[in-house]
Amino acid sequence: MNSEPMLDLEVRAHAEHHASLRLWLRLLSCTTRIEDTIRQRLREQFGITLPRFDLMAQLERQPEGLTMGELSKRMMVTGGNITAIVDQLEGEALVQRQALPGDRRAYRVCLTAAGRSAFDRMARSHEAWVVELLSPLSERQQQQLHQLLSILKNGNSPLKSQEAS
Amino acid sequence: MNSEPMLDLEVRAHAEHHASLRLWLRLLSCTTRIEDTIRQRLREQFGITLPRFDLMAQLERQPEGLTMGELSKRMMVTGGNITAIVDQLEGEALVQRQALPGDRRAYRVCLTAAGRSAFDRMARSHEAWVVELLSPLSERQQQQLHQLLSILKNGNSPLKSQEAS
DNA sequence: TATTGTTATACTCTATAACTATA
DNA sequence: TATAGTTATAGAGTATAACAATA
Repeated sequence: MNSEPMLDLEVRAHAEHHASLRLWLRLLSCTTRIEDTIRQRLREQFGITLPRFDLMAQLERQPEGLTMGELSKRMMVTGGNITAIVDQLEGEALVQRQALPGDRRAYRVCLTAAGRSAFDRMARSHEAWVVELLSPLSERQQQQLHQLLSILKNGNSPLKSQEAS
Repeated sequence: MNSEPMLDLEVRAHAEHHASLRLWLRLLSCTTRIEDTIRQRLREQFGITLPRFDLMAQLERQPEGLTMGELSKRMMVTGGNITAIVDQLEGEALVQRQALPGDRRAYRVCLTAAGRSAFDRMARSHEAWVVELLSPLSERQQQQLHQLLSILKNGNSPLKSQEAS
């Protein structure tokens, strides 16, 4: 730290701000580029949108199914949107609504057998695309990136806790 | 590398794929969370959307203005959308269309004085938000993140070149 | 003919709010 | 009353394609 040149505080703050801003723009452009590629390939190769794929992914992780309200929370969108997406997927026989014993207002949404099989195929491609799109980074660099993002997400580092222990 | 356990190649590939997938999901969630926050604050505090802010940012970097076609390329959306955004911003007197001498089909879109002043205010807030939202990372960690993203973006590392030299 | 920009249209995702049925 | 889900509606962003004016 002593090796840093002494800068006027305001100038230095300004320079740091610009560095954060450049970092953010790069983070955004990298992420958007990958996301757009995935979105486009999902549409071209499977005729599905990212939100629909994500909803199926939620269901795949919960074989017992999820209620509309749970889906709404997990996908972080309001209920009306979930209704629309589930309607579409149900129209294609990829998911189904099942009565929920004990509460006739709600029901469980599950993948159908066809939905599970379709999702498996899509998920394999999706995973391969992600591997491909992240391949400029070595395994070690991916670990580093993951760790930095953990810090960004949680506001502190798992390593810090380890260091403190 | 020799310290790694010998794993069946397929199992290992699978594990790596899962690591890349988890990394991607984390990258996506971190970026989306920050972007959503910025989008929401821009709307609440300045009544502007991110695409409109971005278009103004493009113009701010080019005081001589940009044609619709140039804006379309830089914002990576098709021309009709640029027309709509410019129409809205022009309606609020934040940008203006100026005749382009020598080609009566095209024109230069510029920030107005009011647009420049409004953008300056918004950009200051925007930068402060970015600094705030990235603040869980130390300056050094931000540098590391930036470097990893450079590798991801360009497909190779400036450091690799240094290492190779 | 090719290019610049506009218009018309359609689709997806999103949110809000009023509504129905059930708890 | 409160909750689960639906419906209706509106607004933003996006793309495509036909179009007008100009090069």
